[in-house]
Amino acid sequence: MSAQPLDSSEHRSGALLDHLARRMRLRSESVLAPLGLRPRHLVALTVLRAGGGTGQQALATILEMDSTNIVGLLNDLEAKQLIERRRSPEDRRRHVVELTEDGAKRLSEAECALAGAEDEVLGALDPAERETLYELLSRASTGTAVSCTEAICVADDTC
Amino acid sequence: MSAQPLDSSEHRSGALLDHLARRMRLRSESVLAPLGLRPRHLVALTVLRAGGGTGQQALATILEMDSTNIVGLLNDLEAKQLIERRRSPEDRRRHVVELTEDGAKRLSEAECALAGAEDEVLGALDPAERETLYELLSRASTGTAVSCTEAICVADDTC
DNA sequence: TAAATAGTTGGTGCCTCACGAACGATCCCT
DNA sequence: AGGGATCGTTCGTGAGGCACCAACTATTTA
Repeated sequence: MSAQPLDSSEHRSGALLDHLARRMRLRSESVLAPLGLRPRHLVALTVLRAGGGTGQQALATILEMDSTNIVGLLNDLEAKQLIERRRSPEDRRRHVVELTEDGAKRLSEAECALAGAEDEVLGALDPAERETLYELLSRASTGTAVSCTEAICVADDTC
Repeated sequence: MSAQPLDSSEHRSGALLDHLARRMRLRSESVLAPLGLRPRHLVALTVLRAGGGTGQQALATILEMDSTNIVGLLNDLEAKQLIERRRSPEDRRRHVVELTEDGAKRLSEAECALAGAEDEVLGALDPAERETLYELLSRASTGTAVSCTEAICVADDTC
């Protein structure tokens, strides 16, 4: 076990994160439906935009999803031509996944469409605070994804 | 409609929220299992601590869950004596739900136990940033009014 | 008295997702 | 060249979350 510091403020964000994510997701579903997307598609696209050019295995690690379910997810996105699977020239077993132009555009559209949903859920925060929140979430999301262990970056990825 | 400037920076937190919540939840499940809790129990307890004394209908609205599913959730928590259902004296149809002492204690324990999980997920943020994140999430979650000034703030000796 | 409301119970069905098994293609090592 | 490991793919299975419907009790309100 780790040492127990007498931290007076036991402020765990987990439950709040869960709560807000749920509220956001419920609204996102209806907003994204006309765009042919689901919340989890948006998560994948966002991750891909942040650190594109990853193999599907790495993507499974980042999203912490089973790799077999990644396939279906990417099939959806590829069918809509929002992502591309290209075989890696270095290792032809690998599929390098990247956003297409359409994908980036659709992601942007989705983000615009989600403005209303975010207004509802994050209504208590002013724009500056929302930007701070975004920045923190973004750093937390990409930081852990890129820097965690050395095992992920087997090859010379964009790490 | 809205006067949102269409900058190149359409910073929507929804997907990031979803992503991080998932990663946190995956870790929370195994951590909370020994305590007999599940992530969604923790969400309910957290909400109850923030604004206790609500009816179940109100709780369903806050958590945005179907009220029939709220019943089962509260049954779990009441069976463990972490919450109490009392009939409201004003309207005897209503069940006023509140944390018990055991509930507050268990919640604190859970939050302590989640330190490791949070370290993994929010590893890219330093303590000050995590506190900022918590504060933003907390404000967003409880709406605008954080009348926490008079709240009990039990978390001092339990850790 | 009649209608509306809060909670409870039971049941149904859909969707997500983790997990296992099998397969082709490819790399890597000896 | 051969054998084992790895990446991606497909299929199936099962557990669990959750929305929804229907019926019922207790209580408030018009």
